[in-house]
Amino acid sequence: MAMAPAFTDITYFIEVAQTQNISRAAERLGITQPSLSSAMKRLEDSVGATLFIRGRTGVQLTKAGKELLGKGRLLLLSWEQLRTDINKKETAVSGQYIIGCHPSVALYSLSRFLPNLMQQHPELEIKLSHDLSRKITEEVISFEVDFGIVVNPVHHPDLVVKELCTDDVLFWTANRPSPTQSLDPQNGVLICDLNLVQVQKLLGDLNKKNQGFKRIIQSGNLEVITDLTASGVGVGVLPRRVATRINSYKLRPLDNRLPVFKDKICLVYRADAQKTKGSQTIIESIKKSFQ
Amino acid sequence: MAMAPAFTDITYFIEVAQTQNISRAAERLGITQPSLSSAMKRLEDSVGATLFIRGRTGVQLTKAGKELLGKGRLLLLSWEQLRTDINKKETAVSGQYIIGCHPSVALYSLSRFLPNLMQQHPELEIKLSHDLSRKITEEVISFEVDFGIVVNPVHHPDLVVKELCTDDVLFWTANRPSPTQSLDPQNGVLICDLNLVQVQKLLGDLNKKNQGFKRIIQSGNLEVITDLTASGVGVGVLPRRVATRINSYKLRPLDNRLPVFKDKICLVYRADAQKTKGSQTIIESIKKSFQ
DNA sequence: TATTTATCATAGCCAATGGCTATGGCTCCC
DNA sequence: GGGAGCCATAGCCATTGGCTATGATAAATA
Repeated sequence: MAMAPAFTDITYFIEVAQTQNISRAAERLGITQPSLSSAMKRLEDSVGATLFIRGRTGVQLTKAGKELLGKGRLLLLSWEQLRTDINKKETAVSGQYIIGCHPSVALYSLSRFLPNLMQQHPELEIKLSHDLSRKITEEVISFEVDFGIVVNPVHHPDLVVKELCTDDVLFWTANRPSPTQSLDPQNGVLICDLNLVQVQKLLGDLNKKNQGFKRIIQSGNLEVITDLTASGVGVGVLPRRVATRINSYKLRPLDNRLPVFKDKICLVYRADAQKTKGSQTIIESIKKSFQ
Repeated sequence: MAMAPAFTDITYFIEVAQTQNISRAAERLGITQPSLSSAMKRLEDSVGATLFIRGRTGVQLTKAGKELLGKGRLLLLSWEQLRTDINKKETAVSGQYIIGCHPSVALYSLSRFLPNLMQQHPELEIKLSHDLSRKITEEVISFEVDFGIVVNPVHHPDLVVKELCTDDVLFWTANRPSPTQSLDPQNGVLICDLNLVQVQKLLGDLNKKNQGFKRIIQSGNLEVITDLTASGVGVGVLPRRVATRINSYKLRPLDNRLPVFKDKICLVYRADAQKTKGSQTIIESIKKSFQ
């Protein structure tokens, strides 16, 4: 009644079914006739039906046996298939990988390597996940995301961090300020994403010097902030790579003496989780694109 | 590298994958944590890939692990399916059965039970095989045919023989003989199937008494013989049930003093091969139809 | 900082078992 | 009646899947 046979017993069975003779099947399988005999009894128990009719001239399959012969072959076949599939995944560059990064980082990083990567490895499937760098890093640590392209990642024992490039977060203004705009912190408008630690740090520095802005427009989208800044609404807090990405916006740094936050854009991933050929290919591709 | 894992290991794996924790999975499986730990290492060997990333907080599936989780579930499912399928075949009245019988026997026997049987058991599939009774009996013995409805079967140790009814093989002639027909053996025409042992016996008897027919029309088809006899070509050798099956033919026994061969129409099958519910149902159905 | 807690891995032991040899029982065929 | 072929049974042994106890390590806690 044991409901769990071994794969071996099924392969044994198939050989017996084909030769219709336990003794000869045993020879071909390289085991002895009594072993095979008991193995078949074992299998009959676990399947719950008589599989053979034992006769003087060998064995004949019952209907149950015929059923098992056909489907058992399929079963073994799908096991072999599964096994090779898995091993292929290990060595071939294929499968689905999730890359996480802040949307604004995405805008100046993904296009550097994704086109090439996707073209050179048609089996590769990439999924993107956009969020704050902090969140992305957490998701990498918790296996939810394979790779992160993140800013100033926290360190973590399991995390591999590769610095890709640097950036500065600073205050920007339109080249031609509108007449109504005041660059004076006391009266001017600041446009920024308060969720960014970089912004929090800069504003903290400013406040220490009593230079805090009174009015703040909050936006979670750096592209929106860039656009508003270019339109002359106020002073924007932006990474250089974001502020200067679109030339037609003509932004310029507000004041050299104002504080600047140094960003490190890094590739992060779990070393233990990314050992496949596909992972290595992706890592190399990203690193290369920033050299 | 052993390429043959046990089903148990896969069920273990699935539990571990679901709980993402070897210790808790071990509890649920009713084995100890070290056992499960080594079982998983075993499985990793046999599949040839790392399945988990072991961490302090439990285990996480690798991509290979995720693959195995999905397909492994299917694998176990198809095993269970196979198992229940086989057991259903044992107890339910379904599956394919082959019935063999001489075509002429078929004409007055099959219609007695087949319509009912097929209607009452929609899962039942019947295949017919027509040949000489002798051949059919051999095929039953060699497992090629499940049941035989045969005439005067030879005995065989493995064979179960159930007598269904009797019949006589004798000489027939048309009610109104044609002017040209001679009933005299010396000049008349005999129509028969020389392959039938019954016919051979009758002719042997006749020859002993010097009453042998000179001219013989041989046909392997008793319906043809019946038809020709009715048309007045000559004397036919036919079983009573065949000769009288179609009333409009108006055949009559030629002469009471001529020899008669007693036939036994029997159901034969291998007891060892026909233990399923379906077999029993078929046997009962056939026996009942002849009571 | 030291301790407790939670995790998986390792080591060593034991019983269950899959395999082997030898033998028995049963036909069929000389 | 004496092989010759089958499969089944019995008894033995090495392998192994499972158990207990312990180690190692990192995180949470005091």
